[in-house]
This record gives sequence, structure tokens and C-alpha cells, in this order.
Amino acid sequence: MIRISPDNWAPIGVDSLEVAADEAVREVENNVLITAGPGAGKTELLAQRACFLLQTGLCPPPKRILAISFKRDAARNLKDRVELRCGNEIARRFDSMTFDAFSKTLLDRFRLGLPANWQPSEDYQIDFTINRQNQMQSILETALGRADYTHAQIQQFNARTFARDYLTSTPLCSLNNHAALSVWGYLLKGLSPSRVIFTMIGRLAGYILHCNPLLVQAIRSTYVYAFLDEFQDTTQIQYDLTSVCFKGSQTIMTAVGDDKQRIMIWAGAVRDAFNLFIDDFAAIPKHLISNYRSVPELVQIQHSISQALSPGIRRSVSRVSSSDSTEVCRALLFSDDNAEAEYLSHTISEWISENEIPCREVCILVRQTPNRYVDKLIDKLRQSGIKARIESELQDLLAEPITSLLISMLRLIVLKKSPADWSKVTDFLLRTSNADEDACGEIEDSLGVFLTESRQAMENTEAWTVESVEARLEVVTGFLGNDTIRNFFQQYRQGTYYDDLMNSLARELCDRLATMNWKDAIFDFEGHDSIPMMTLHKSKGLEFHTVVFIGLEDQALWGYNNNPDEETCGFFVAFSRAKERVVLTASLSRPDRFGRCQSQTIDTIRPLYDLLSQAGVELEEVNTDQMS
DNA sequence: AAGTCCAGCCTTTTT
DNA sequence: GGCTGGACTT
Repeated sequence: MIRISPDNWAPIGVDSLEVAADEAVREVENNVLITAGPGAGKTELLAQRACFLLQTGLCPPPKRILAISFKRDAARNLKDRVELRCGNEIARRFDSMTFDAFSKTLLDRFRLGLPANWQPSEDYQIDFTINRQNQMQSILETALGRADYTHAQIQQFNARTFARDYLTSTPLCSLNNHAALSVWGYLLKGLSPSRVIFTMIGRLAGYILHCNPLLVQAIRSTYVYAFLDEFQDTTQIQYDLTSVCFKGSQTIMTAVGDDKQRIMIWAGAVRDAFNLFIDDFAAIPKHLISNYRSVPELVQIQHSISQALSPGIRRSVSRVSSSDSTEVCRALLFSDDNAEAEYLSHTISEWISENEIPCREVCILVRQTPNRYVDKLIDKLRQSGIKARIESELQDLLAEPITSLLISMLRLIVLKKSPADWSKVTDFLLRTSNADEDACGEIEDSLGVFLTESRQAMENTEAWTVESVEARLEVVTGFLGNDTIRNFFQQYRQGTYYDDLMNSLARELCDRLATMNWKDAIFDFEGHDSIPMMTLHKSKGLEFHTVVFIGLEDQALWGYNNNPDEETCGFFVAFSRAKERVVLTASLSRPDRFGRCQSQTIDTIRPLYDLLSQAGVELEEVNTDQMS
């Protein structure tokens, strides 16, 4: 490995970094908290910093960097950027994972480091339903009943919030609530296998570290640098785990985030994570002001919203050239949702056909329950020959490595030639075969034979059923090696996760095979030709040419009265996904969740429209009678 | 049978 | 915040 001296190191793949970013990339003495608005390149900064530390030898082998993200795709994205910039070899010492993956890895490796009464069984199950109202109610009844609580005493507890308020409310070393301890005992020891949720795994991981100072030492000496992405969304459990790992250590921490994009308070994000971090970790705050995403006209409007959240905040500076269009942002008011769908489908098809914007660059956002807001629009768009779909329904399945591997295999079978898929599959086969480079030819030969056989078998099948698709997928995984796959991707080792995924994939493909051939079914499944529609929460971290936000209304932002800041943050997140154009809509009537027409208002959230107005965007009433 | 009260639903990640 | 449905009362 060639080491570059820090003075000679330069950022890779970008022209230059703003001063504060460059300082943060090169910081080797202090913990740093970087705050920056949307499009400032926070993730890119972390990627550059990883390259800097690894390539200059400031993080020399066998030392490693730990990067912790909130979402899997963010963790993956960061890892990919580092690999791209400094190569696989060096990137191997960059561990990018989610908080939950980090917690679970600790638990799985050091479970026996817990006191016996806190050890889950080896085959413990992760059961997301534990936190559901009725599940938790029956858990409380059984667990507390065994601990001689009376029915009335059990009723005192709210099943919906018990996990948050009792079970995982504090680190386990200081947990002394009797009811909470009884439920822990029941879930870990009273059931076989033990049942847990991720918040519990986080607490168990923290307790492992609390009980094993030597393990903490080992982690600290391995990870001499640690990164925390999307820090504004850190929960108390995550913050506690980070503290027990690194507080007071030599490990140099870099946290990045934006408190104006803090939209997870309701899900347990710490309100004041930034100041806590500055105090507890003696972190130096730095603020970035560049925006590499949005045109200056949009950055101007973003600033108006930012100011409502943090008065006196510094103005961000757009680093992209001005828009060609005179109307980068419109706020539209419709009399009803039919008129809205009609108008939007018309406008969107114009964008796509005349301006040649790819479908994937237009995003439809809503506050919540996408179906209620977009179903009519999906229909109207389909009539114009444009596909649109709600992403969340498939997002999770599509993000799985096994899905992407199987899709590659299927595409090779169906398309015959597909170089990217070919190298993906042969790479997998080579890495899992323990064979040296010489065996490459053999592997490719056997893959070729398998593909030809599969192609013939699939061409001979007329009608596909879920069972026959699943059987076909099993032939493919059989060729790749079921055990090999499960060992290679560690998340598939435990439980029924792997089988469930295969079943979902078979269902999705089968649905499409009823009306399409395999090639189209795969393409449609991946959704490359569909306009993405999603909640603003799902859009976090993404960017699009054009953003259409449907339903900027009181009823959609129902929390505004109690919590205007969080709803304003949500609006800010949605708005700031756009690179070039934003369209906001409100409709005076819309179906409720039972499909009945309800009238909608925009009075409570008027302050949001006022912010737009201050930035020069006035609400336009769209009279659909005048439409062509 | 008709009225009243209250909890639940809305927004999320994670192997 | 606004609507629902179930539990409960009269």
C-alpha cells in the first residue's frame, strides 16, 4: 500500500471542499460535530475523511474506522463511496453499518459476556410484533401475572408505550423497575427461544460493554476513528451505546447532521443530541454552508423555511448554476382531488415527454398514507402511459442483497447478455468458492451451462404460479448454494428471514408474470421506469430533479398544532429533496381513510404558506375549467 | 336502541 | 386534529 503524506492528500472526485469541510476531513485530534443543511455533502465528507485517514496511514493497519448510519441504504452508500475512491483493499478497514447491525453483532459475538440471567437463548428471535399493542398486552399479562401482579396493577401499564417507558428506558445497569425486570426475565428466560426487539438488542449490547471493560478497550483500540451519520435522529438507546463505547476514549469521533431535518422525535430521537455530543465528547462544532444540490432560487426559499426553525441561521450558498426556468416553485390550490390528479398528470406527462426528464427524477411526496393522496394520480398517469408507484411497498425487498443477486441471475437467464450482472454473479461465485483466480474459467463455464439449462426450462413453462416461481428461484439458489448464501450474508443465518424474503420475491414476480414476460416482469419489479411516490420520511437522504408534494394541508400535517417545528422540519425535508423544481399542492376535498370525501383546510398551517410567500411564492388557485 | 367516553390511527428503522 | 369503533351506560 502506498501511503500519501497528509499534506499531499487531496480530495478525490471533487474539485475542492469548503474550508470547514476540509478541516473536518483532516481533523486528527478532536471530536467534531458537523452541522450542515441539505445537499452540503455530509455523507461525501465522511467518505472523503475515510479515504484521507486510510490513505495517509493516519489510520494504519490493523486499525479500523467505524461508521454508523441510521438506514441500511445509507450505510451501504457510504461504504460504496469509500470503495470507489480508495479501492476494495483499503476500504476493507472501513466498517459501515447501521446502529442495529452494530448492536446485533456485539450481542451475537459476546452474548456469553452477559450475566446468565440476561443472556437470551442462542437461537433468540427478533419479533417486531412485540411492540404492538395487543402483543405487549398479552406479554404484560403473562409476565406480570407470573410475578404476582394483580389484574388491576397490570392495567396500570400502557401496553403501547411499555417498551419505550419501562423496558428500554434506561441502560440495563441502572434498570430497577420491577415490572420492566419481570418482562425482561419473561422474554429472555421464560420463553424458548427468547424473543426480543431491536431496542432491546441495543440495551443488551450496551450492557455487554458495561460488564466487560476489556471488550470496550478492544473496540476502542480497533476503531481509532468513528463516524456518526444523520446524528439528529439518534435515539437515547443509540446515544447511550455510543457513550459506553467511546466516551472518554482516544477514539476520534465525527458526527454529522442537520437539526432542521430532525423528523424522528416522535419515534424517540433525542431532542438535543447536538449539544449533548458537544458537552459529553468535547466536540468542536463546525457548520457547512454550501449546497451542491439545489438551484439558487430553491436555496433561497429553503432559507426562508430554515429561518423559521433557527432564526439567524447562516444563509446556505448554492454551488450549482441558476435554473433556466422562471418558475422553480409553485404552490397550487385545487377544488378537489380529481382536479388535482387531472392537472398533475397533465403537467407531469409534459415534463417527461417534452423536457425529457427521466421518471426516476420526478418524485411524488406526501406526509403520510400515500394511497389516500396518490391513487387517483396513479390512475390518471397510467392513462397517459406513465407508470408511477408507491416505493415503500417494494423498497425493503429491493434493498436486500439476495434480491439483487437473484435478479442478476434471472436477468442473465432471460437476457443472455448483461455484463454488469455477469460480473456481479461471477464475483460472488469466486469469493464464495475459496478457489484461486485460476478456477475462474471453470466457474464461468458452469455458470454458462446452468444459464442455458435454466433458459430452456423457463421457456417451456407456460403459466407461472407462486409455487413454480418459488421452485425456480430455489433452483437458482441451489446452484449458488443455499448454505453459501446464508453464510455469506450474515443477516440470513438466523431465523426465517431468508425464506420469507424468497417467498415475497416469488409473489412479486408471479404477480407480474400474469401479464408480462420475464424480461418485463423483472424490469417492472425494479421500477426503473416508474415515478417514485413515498412519504417524506422515506425520502430522507434522496434527491430528485423535481419534487411534487401532495397535500400541504391541515389534515395531512395534523401534528402541526402541537408540534409546529417537527412538521416544519418535515416540510423542509420534502422541499429540500429537489434539485431544480418544487410543486406543492393542496386540495379542498380529499378521501379519508375510509374512502369518503372530506373537506380539507389550510388555515392551521398558514404559517408555512406565509414562509413561501415571503420567498416570493404565492398560492395559486387552479381553475381546472380553463384547462386544455 | 341510543347516547357517551375513550383509545387507536396517522409518520420509522432494524437481521 | 378529527374521525372511528368498541365498551360501556341509561
